Amino acid sequence: MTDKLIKPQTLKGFRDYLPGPMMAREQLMETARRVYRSFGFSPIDTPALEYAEVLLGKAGDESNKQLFRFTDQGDRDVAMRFDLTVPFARFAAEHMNELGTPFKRYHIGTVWRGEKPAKGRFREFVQCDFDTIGTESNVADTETTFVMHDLMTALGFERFTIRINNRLVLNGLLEKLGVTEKSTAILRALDKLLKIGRDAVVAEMVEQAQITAEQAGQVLDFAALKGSPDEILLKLSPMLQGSERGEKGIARLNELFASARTAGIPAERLALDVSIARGLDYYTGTIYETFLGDLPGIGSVCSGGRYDNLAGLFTRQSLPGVGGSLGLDRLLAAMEELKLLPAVSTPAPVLVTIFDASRVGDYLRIARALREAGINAEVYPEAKAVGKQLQYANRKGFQIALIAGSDEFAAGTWQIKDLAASQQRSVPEADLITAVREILSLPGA
RNA sequence: GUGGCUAUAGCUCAGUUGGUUAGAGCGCCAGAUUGUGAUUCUGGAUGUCGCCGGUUCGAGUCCGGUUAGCCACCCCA
Repeated sequence: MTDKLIKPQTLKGFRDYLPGPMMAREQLMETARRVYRSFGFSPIDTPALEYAEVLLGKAGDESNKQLFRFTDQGDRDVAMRFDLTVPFARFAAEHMNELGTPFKRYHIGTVWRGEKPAKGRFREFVQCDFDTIGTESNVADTETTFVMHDLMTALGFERFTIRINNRLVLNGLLEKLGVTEKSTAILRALDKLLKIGRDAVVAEMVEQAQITAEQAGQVLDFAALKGSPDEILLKLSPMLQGSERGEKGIARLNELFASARTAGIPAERLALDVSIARGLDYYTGTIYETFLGDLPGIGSVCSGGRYDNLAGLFTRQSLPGVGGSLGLDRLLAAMEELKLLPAVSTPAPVLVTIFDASRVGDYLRIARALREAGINAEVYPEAKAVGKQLQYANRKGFQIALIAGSDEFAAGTWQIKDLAASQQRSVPEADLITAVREILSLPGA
């Protein structure tokens, strides 16, 4: 009896999800699924655990990937996936003959990283990826923009900006400046422009990338261009003249924005921002970042880009592609901060109270009838005081409570109580489903 | 990984130069005509003061360690 209790606790960086947040999470995932499917992306899944060499790549550079890595019972060197992209590269190389190209897939899954946890950064979190591989067509880049846009509106956001750039444009400029081989360090510094300011970025470029202050200044002048996409592209054009890459980048951006306009994507939600570079080395073309109008500080909630060769580590076949990833947990954190999460912790809108213990079958029967009509319903399991049962309904966020005692059973009616409106009326059982639908504003009322 | 801050009731926090039975608000539980929540009134319980050790007659308070969280930096699929 006096055994020492085990302290209930989760590992650092790992979290529990209570019903309220979890229902919001599931809804986000469901929305993402729906939007991805509407564009023809197919679902796939891959194992959480892979051979370590698959995830590590050729370099075997474990240090900055922070893998959870161990030896399994069969003495294999294994690791948990730290993103969905590398497993997808392995997957694509392994199954390309069965899939054919172009191939569009979405993948919603948990990933693990042994990084130090911080705000919006955990050791276990969910990513919602979508990619189109096997085509270099700019149509795929444009549609990637549409996916991000439709995803955000489907999630209930009106005020957001998808910032778009193209690495070819940046690389074209670096090429003209003759500093191509230092691009990684330069872009990394450029990415911090908003955060640390122009002077600090120049300093970092000079120090880290070893270019002249003049060259750094030119990169920043370039990145500081403001205006509509058309205006910026017009100014960029002469600066990149003669650079094959740069001109191609401009052409692709031009086409992307023109198509978006034709297809009816609101112009105010798209921006050409030459300063975004993203930290990822493998992006080679279009780059996307999505910021919330009401909470830009939390960072990009939906990002992505084009890459030349997804699966170079696993196959000699070249697999170009473009895709993106919804940062589910970061978005959830943003919604929490913006108070967009409802305080509901039940997936059922209707609670059937038990008033007369001898009529349990009738309460269970009516709940079943509701479910058959597509309305989620829960039966309170005990014949406690009605006040207690209503208190439970109120606390969990039920919208409707059904009550019936001897009077109602004699008359063949139910008391239907609209908790939020604080209104109650008696309806014949035959009209109950309709009355419930009415309160819930469902069709068929 | 580096630096800083924090840890007291379910939650947000107070707690004097170290001193008796550790407090508030919210929430929770019970009751206020036994068929009605959220509002009102009354009453009640909150707890190994994160954990381990040290100093002291005496530690929520001081010191060391440890675990967890927050902030900044680093890094970034």
